[in-house]
Amino acid sequence: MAIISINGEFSLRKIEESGQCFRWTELSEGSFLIQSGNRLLTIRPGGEQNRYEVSCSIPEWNSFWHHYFDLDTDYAAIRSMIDRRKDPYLFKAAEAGREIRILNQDPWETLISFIISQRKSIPAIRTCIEKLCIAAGKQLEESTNGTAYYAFPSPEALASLDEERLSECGLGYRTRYIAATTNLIASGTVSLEEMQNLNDEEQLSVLMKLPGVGIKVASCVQLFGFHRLNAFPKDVWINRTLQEHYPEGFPYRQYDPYSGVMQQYLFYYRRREEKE
DNA sequence: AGGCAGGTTCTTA
DNA sequence: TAAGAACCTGCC
Repeated sequence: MAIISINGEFSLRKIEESGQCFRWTELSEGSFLIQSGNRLLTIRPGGEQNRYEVSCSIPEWNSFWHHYFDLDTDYAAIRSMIDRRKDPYLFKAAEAGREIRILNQDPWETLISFIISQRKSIPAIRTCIEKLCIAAGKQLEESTNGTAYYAFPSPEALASLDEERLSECGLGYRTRYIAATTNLIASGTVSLEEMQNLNDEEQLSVLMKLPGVGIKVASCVQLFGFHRLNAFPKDVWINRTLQEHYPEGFPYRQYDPYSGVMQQYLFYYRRREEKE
């Protein structure tokens, strides 16, 4: 238990609603249970401005969660690349999403999660991942409330499940994608560590060689797992936005190397409009 | 109750 | 190279 302060733009809810993560749960107004890899955090508004109560120690916050939440990136500076008159739509979207940050998530967890995400609704994706964690993830320390929590399975742990067990997690036709990709990673045939060293273009093409990974999933892994802030995943929502507001094409050059951040603002804004 | 969902892959020209 | 169909299954 510790109190930490986060100065700058930061909204747990907006991050959660920006579609990057599938293992966040809102416990009560503004409080979240967040799972990443084999870690678990609860975070609550701490009364005073910019203060939060977190379930971890200060050293763990500093060594892991601070980076996870990407607190050292200056998003205001990134947003200042947007010209209000030239691109009023993006400007509005970015104002609406100004407290969004691109999380530093684990590439492996991100890869598997986004392979699962294809043609699935967000609740269904969450259910699937949850089942996968229960089936193959290490059980975490029993918490005080008696609920069991599980880590995201390591490549080896996932590789040890046969396809039938995988399928029972509700993966559907994605089962063979997950099995094949997992084997490539667990066997060391493909190395996510080595992908860290590739430039954006090379990294994208290596990712796309994995079974079940096309352009959209690969871009999500780049943006949300490898923190490549220029990666620009195009899902159905973004495609609609591009058609409606950028018939001449989105000015990627203008926002290089942060077009992925702009994509997040557009995504969040579009989803939000849809709800209202 | 039945269509549809944050795509990828395979098939066909 | 491009368009169209098929694909599992849980959710609303």
